[in-house]
Amino acid sequence: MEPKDIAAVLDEIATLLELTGENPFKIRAYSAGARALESLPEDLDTLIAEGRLGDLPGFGEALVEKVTELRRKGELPFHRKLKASIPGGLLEVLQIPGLGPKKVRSLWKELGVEDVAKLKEVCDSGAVAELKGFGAKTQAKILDGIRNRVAYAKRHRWYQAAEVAGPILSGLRALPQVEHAEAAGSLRRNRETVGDLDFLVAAEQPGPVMEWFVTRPGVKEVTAHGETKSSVRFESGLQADLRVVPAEQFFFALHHFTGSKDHNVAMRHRALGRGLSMSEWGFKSVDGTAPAPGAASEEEVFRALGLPWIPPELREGSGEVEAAEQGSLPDLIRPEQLRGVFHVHTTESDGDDTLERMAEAAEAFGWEYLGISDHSKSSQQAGGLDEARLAAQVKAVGKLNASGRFRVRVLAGSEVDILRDGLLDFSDDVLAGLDFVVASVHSLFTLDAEAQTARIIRAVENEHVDMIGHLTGRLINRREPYDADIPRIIDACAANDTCIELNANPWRLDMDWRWWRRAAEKGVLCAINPDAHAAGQLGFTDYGVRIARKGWLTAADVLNARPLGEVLGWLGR
DNA sequence: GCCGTTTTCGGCCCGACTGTTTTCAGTCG
Repeated sequence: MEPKDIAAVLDEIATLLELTGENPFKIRAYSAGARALESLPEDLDTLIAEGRLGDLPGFGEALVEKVTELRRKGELPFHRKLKASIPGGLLEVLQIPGLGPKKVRSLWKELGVEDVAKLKEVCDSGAVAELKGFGAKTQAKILDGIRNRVAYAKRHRWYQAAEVAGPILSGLRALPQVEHAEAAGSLRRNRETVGDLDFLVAAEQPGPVMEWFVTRPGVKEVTAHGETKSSVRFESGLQADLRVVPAEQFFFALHHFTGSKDHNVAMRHRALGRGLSMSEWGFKSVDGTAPAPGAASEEEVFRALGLPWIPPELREGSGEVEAAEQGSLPDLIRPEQLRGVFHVHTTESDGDDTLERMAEAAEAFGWEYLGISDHSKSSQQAGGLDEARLAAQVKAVGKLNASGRFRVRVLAGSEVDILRDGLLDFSDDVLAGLDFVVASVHSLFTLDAEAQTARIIRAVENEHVDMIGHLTGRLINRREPYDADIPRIIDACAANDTCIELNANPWRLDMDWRWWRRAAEKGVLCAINPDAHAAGQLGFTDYGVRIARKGWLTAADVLNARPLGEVLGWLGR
């Protein structure tokens, strides 16, 4: 079983244990183990073979044993028995807002609720309102949650959430009562999806700010409206929370609500080691002796714990606090460090804009180079080019460069299809005549992992292939990645000096940020490519940079942060 | 289930809000 699947099993164990009323800290241990497995610093088999899995923080005897068994046998009796003891439908019941493990357990044991259908039935009959700890309001809220559960369960892609958050944030900042305002949470951490928005405001008088917030256009429902905290639900199902705090607490609260949970746990642990208890309110001396420092910036929150400021996108509880302590935080790539891009389409295949228009737009970014890579002939649905049309395009690119119309150097390439067996859609002779080659999978998404991996690795090994496009084929919230062994592909890229694309299209953000640290450590270069199908999409690179930062990448790890001369040298390697 | 310059047992991050209560449990982040 692959690490991500093992993580899913641990997560499911955690959820099931919640329903059994198990010790919350035991549950957290399973969840933490799952998070750690999602971004392992090393190969799992190596860690197991060398007996070092237990060296990872949070992995004790029990987790080492269970993870090892899942890796070797793909199954765990403990998990199977646990699962058999609890109705599967309860996991969905648990997703309904307002229902946690205790309430679900009570519904199950007292009223025999085993799935959402039965839950609706007992709500309709009025039996839930009679239950101890429940009431008429809770029952109505559950019915509402059942009605809307599809919309509520959805996580929103980062840029959708950012579009909603932008106007609210600038509106908050414009209010006379507001001293500071920020959006925290997974939006600030640049997660690829956002569950809900977290706004944080410093103001002495929360009242008017709250009132402004709950009356925003598009607010469908106000789900909480307290003195210092309000929650609203938008038409799209997106939820937003606003918290108002006094100015002196703002940066503690900002840190707290930026999270992640795991990061906060690590920070609090560190604080306790210094005699300080840490919360969104600030530091408190544990025994009343140590002075409790304040903070006039987020930097000062970290400084009080002897740490440099940790960029929000690194705060996932995956070793960033340790790296900060050792002074080894990466100098994360910034958007202005990109000097060009590679993966761009034109009207020749499925793009909306001509070669000239794309060059003009790239020039406006101040880029030194623009790599054109239209589809190859097998991608008929995208109007892929055959050899003759490709040759004509190469010629047109040469002519455009020679014309001196643009300072940006246009590179003639191809996004060549990886065929079933790992051969490419163009012969080596044709590929040799291009400035660069992106090889991508556009077909046969359902091959088994072995075949898919072998197919991609064969493309990696082709000496003319410079980079692999959208490595896993995922479309966020729409299509799962295809089944492939990413670590093996990363190793193959390292061995063959092949670059991996970070496809910056906001639907893709592929390869996933969880793999980049590992790739960079193996010396694999990243190309942050917009996969633009129109001039207006070249700016997708900003989304790509966000994900690259999340993957701990520096400018040195990114091919298109290099100047033209170096890039040409690398392409000619 | 994890962890240990107080500890191999007894802790484990902490506070706001809601609803159902009459002082608090559960949920959420």
